[in-house]
Amino acid sequence: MINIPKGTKDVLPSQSYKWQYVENTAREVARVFNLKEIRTPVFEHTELFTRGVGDTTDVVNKEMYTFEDKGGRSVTLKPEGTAGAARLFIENGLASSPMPVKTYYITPCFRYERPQAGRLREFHQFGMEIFGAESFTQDAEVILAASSFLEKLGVRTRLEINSIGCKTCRAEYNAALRKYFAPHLDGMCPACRARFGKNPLRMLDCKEEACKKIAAAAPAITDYLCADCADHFAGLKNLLTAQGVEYTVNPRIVRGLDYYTKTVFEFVSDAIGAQGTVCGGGRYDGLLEELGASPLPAIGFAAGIERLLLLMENTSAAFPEDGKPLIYVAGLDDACRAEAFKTVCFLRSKGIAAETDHTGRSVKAQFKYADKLGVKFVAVIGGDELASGEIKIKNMSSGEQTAVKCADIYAYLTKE
RNA sequence: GCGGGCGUAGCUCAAUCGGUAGAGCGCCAGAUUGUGGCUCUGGAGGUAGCAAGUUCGAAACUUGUCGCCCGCCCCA
Repeated sequence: MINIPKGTKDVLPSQSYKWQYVENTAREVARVFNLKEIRTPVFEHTELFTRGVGDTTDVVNKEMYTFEDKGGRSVTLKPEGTAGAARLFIENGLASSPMPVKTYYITPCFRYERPQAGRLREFHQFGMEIFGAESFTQDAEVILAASSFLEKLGVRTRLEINSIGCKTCRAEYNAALRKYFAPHLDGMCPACRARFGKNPLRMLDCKEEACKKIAAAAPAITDYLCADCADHFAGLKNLLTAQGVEYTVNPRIVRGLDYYTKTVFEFVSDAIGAQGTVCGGGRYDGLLEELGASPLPAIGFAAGIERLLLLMENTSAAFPEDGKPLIYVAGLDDACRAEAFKTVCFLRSKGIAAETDHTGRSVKAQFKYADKLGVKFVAVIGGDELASGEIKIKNMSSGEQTAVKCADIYAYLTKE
């Protein structure tokens, strides 16, 4: 027996409708917010991620599925969606389209990590990326879209936002952080000592107790934002408030991907274990330039579909019912089953979900099976029906039986 | 990469002191000959994760190994 690879999950026939519901909801939100779908390859040149996501990040350093293909090229299974979206935007010259360019995707992603609750090696994201708008109103729109998506799914989360500044104010802030942390370095973990040189921002996010204590008194980015970034953040907060979106400012959220600038945000839940971030995103005004294109502001988010599903199940969120066939056509013997098959083919050609027997079961067993399928009607074809050209159709909830002429079955089924 | 927990039927789980494997659910069939849900009866289904060791005897005890789960790190 060969079993499923570590950190991956099957979606079973009894569960797929839940995925479809989440995906359909995502597409509906995208439609209302005027986003167009994009699809990028599952693998890209490794360099896209080392440059795009950032080679100081854990995602790039230890979590990528990287391999050499037969032509000796280094390729990587996408660990996230933004870099590929940016590559698509640049490579296809979308910079010459009317701005902003608003896109979304639903895609598998891959990270080589130890699996735990809400964390898989293959997972799925619904994400949106919007290129070419620098206004805080665009930030607000993206957060509103995420919020609306979560609300439609009936899940409760808290929204945490922060601003991590632009190139200029971040440089100043990093200097301030280094100045603050320098005398404390001896008491901090090795990871933080490494972060000190590369990206001191992330020292704020360390979970080690000792580091946490030291970081607690560190200067806050919000005190170092340049006038432009401060206005941007203030404008965003005002807009969110005006739209009735509750949020808290959490100066600790810095996010682990290097491309973020200015606004960052997370929708977090406590109901799904330690990995509580259901949706996260932010602005990445420097990414396109980093990838070699002309500078262009952009912002986006990604929501983890498995985490959402987990959250929905843990909080008994409502799913719509799974689809069921409308009618089961039972046949008494082989001749009748042949007639039942014909009838079902006809109904299906008319767009009616119909089912019939393929196992040679008794009529009784066919009824049992039909009941388990949850059909509304069962039609029985026996010798009498073959002779008379009328079929008895039973309503499974009321138990009533009606004789219907073969030619009128479709009309009967669609009359309500 | 590190820490903790757990591996018995498709699923959820039992079995006194080590004595050679069970229930519920699910599946299939039947309860007088063409009709579901409830009930009853029967059936199929297990190399006890795997491998060593201790023992007259191991699902149980020991060791190793593999797998899964949860947590750390990080993130969706």
